[in-house]
Amino acid sequence: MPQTTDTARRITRVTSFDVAEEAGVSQSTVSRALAGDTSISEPTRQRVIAAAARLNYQVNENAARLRRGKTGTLAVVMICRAGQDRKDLNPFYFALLGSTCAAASARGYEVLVSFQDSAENFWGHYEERRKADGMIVIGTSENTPAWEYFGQLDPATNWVCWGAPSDAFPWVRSDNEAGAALAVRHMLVRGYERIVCLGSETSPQRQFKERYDGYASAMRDAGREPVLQRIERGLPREEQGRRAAAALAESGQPFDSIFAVSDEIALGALKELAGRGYGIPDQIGIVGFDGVRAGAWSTPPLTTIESDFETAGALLVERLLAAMAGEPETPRRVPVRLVVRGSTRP
Amino acid sequence: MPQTTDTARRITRVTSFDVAEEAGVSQSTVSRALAGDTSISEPTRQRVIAAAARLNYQVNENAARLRRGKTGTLAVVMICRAGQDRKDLNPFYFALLGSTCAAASARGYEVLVSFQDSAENFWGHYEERRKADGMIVIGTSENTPAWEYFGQLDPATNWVCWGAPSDAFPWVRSDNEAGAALAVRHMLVRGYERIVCLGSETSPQRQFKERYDGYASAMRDAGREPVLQRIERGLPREEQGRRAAAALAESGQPFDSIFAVSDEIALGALKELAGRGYGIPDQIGIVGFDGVRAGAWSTPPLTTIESDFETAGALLVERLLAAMAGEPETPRRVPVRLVVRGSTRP
DNA sequence: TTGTAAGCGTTATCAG
DNA sequence: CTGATAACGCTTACAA
Repeated sequence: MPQTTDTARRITRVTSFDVAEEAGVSQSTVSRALAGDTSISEPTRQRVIAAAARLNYQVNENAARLRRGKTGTLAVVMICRAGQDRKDLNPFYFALLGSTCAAASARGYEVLVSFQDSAENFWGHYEERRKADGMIVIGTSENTPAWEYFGQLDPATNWVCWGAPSDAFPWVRSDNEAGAALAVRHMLVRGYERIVCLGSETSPQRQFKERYDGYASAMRDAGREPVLQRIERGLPREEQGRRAAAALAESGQPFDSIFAVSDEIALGALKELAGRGYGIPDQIGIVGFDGVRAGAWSTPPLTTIESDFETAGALLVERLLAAMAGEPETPRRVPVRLVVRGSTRP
Repeated sequence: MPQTTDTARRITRVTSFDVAEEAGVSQSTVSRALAGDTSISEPTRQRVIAAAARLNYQVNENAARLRRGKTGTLAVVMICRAGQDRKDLNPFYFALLGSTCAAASARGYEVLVSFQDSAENFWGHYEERRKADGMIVIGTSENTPAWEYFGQLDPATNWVCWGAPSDAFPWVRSDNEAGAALAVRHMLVRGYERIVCLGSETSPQRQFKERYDGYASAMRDAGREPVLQRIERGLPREEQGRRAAAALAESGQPFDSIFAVSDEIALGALKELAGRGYGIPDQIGIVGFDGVRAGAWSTPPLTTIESDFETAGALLVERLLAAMAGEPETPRRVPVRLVVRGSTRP
């Protein structure tokens, strides 16, 4: 019996027609009963449900979707750095993916996930292909080609994104200004007097400007003048941090603490300053921004500002569904919190 | 013009019929030309492709799938601990999810992801609903109800899993024995003489037994007698590690190093022994297994055995596709590597 | 090489 | 409240 094996491995194919026969009703009644249509009498519904259970019937979603014209699915595109080891992906993105899936599922949607990193695999025609009703793009602003690609999609596309480099995108984003203010106040409370910001107000990265702005106004609120030590463009973040810290140390500018607009910059600065013999956190305090994984490994581990990824996922989904429904606005700012570790003194 | 806004936000609906008209051919020719059917003449194909491009045509996948009877999709179910914060999920699982998506996409499949944690949301009828052609379940063996649920699905279901507690599941797994041997040899090389295993040979966790077995035979190969310090059942892993270490210290059994069958157990032991004044790694060396995130945070950071998650994702997909094709066997063991950190001496 | 026509299994619109 | 009967948009025999 050679065929038997193959047959055994096939999932049975039961249609609504079979259920109709089993329950002694019409096919459309089956559809309505199972969909919870209120016009079906309770006895009939029960009969149908029982028949469906007996036959182990499950709706063929493809047929249903074809007919309905909706997929009940959201696409999530994870943008990676080209050629980057997946393991090095910021764990925040993974957590965000998880909470996005959870939020989608809470709203009755499935999630189709794809990882994209370069021109060969950029793809966002989920709606046109009727694979999904909308799209969420999660990625680092660094991957410029990716954002160019997604920026040029049909303007009618329903989508939201995390990590977009510019305001022209339908973004959801951390509350960067509040986070920066949190960092500044923390440093002030811990007794640091001269806080310098390592960053840029002209970076294409929207976030960086927002973080600097938050820093600057928190400083002014505290009656202090903001000081910006600019990072050089076109270098790896950690290197930017190193160099900016070196430049700061050599400038003669008095400082006793650093607020860096990203964790990687903070980590670079931390290494540079520790290498120059500064005691951290006693002599110099450092606070980063992002809650990147490596921050926990450093010596001392990095105090940082972290976004609430649970809320982030929920906001992404809410905003996308609102866009799909043609509703104009929902919140796009995700709350942040301070994670105190070892790079600021107790 | 109130309606206009809504219309503008709708993705255009172009069918193969429209393309056929535009190109002056029949609908089936369009389908064949776009699918790369060799029976279509090159000029015709070009005409069709041009017409499709002009109209911005994209295949409606639902219709295609309904007709074909296949979905071109794999489902990935991530099993979480019920009520556990997603952030605390072992980052290995996220990395595994990523590499699984990549491997699936390399084989031309989409990936439908869902996070499930308790009876209310366990669900595995992807094939019956024609939502996916097969399923990959990734999860911690701890979530017993989840494995019970998935174990009771239709035996014809095409699926593979990572983290299954028993051999009865279609598993793919780390090369636990090789990993344990790696750990033992590392400790021997670093000059530890009396290596005790913290674990169990009777745990429902298949992995634990395999790791113990690997430890035991590596010890015998080195002419040493294996010593097992059993963990107590039904406690949190870290607590198991603590207690086992305490019991070991008080037993009078001579030891200078510990191989724990999981990182969390190792971490518990590390804390317990450090608390009792043992110097780590000088007096006592400790090696864990899993590459768990917290291991990098501990003082000293934990030396451990890590699985190659890139290969893991690829193997999961390979094995699933083979099962779907009715082919019997593909490799199910994922290679491991030693990550030397600070809990073993240099 | 291309066209015709028959479904795939639903949901939704009409009647009754 | 329920039953016929059209679509939904594609792929694939079967003809030509």
